Amino acid sequence: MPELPEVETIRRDLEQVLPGRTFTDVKINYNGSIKEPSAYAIKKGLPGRQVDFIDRRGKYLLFYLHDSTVMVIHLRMTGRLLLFRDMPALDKHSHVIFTFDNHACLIFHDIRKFGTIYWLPEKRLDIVKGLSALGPEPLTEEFNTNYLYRTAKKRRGQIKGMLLNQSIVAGLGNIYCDEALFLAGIRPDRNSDSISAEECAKLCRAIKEVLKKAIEKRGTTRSDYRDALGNYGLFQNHLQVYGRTGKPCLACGSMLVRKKIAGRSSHFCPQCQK
DNA sequence: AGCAGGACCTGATGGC
DNA sequence: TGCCATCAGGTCCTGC
Repeated sequence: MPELPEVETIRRDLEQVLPGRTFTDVKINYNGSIKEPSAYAIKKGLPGRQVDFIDRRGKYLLFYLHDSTVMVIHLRMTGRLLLFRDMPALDKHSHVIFTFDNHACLIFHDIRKFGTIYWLPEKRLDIVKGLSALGPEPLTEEFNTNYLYRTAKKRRGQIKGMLLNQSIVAGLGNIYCDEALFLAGIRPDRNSDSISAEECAKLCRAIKEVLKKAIEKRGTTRSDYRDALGNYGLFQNHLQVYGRTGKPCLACGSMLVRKKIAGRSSHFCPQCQK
């Protein structure tokens, strides 16, 4: 569920509150959320350590601690990180509860239990395979038309599959892929090597534009996503194609369609997207 | 190398 | 009301 804009929104919320705070307690109700080291090791080891700052890479959140260790959290489909001033009422999906020295609570809440938590020395972040394999951040200069074009030419699969591949560009998921491809006028099932340099320039601009606007709107809430204060995002009100199957295209009025592409349900305008 | 498909989980929704 | 199938924003593993 959370893609780059949602994870970035949560990061900014946490950054307001957690730097300088020290963990006092960790309660783990579902051990499966903890990947490395063990639930026991986190419970024993984290209390007493201080948060320096919170970073993001792709859809990963990185809590840099003062002792050069890092807690890494990936929310996958339904994960939430919720901040409270005091211990709140917990439900059955509240899998990990972190308490801080000012009594603030951070709850890792995850209905589908796909989310993952690691705590590692900064030097051992390579253990987190997805994280160390991430491609460039889409909102940096490193991600540009040239890079996109060169990469697209080298591959034979569909453009949508390429954009969802986190080792090619970090942080895009199903919603923002569909939105960016619509803005760029490219069908999601086009073979990536058929896309011209000019179209790549459009696509590169579209990706940056849609992500920036979605961050401004604090992400997209369709069902599960909440920011760290429990609030909805607002970008669902600005979606052009995602979840609008059968409705008129906002640009040309044709009926939008949905088709399974690269294993994911994909939304597009058969008229505007070539 | 790179792709498709299944697995990991729970809940919501729609048809009968 | 119950049962079943289908769908869901992500990633990892296996096998081709």
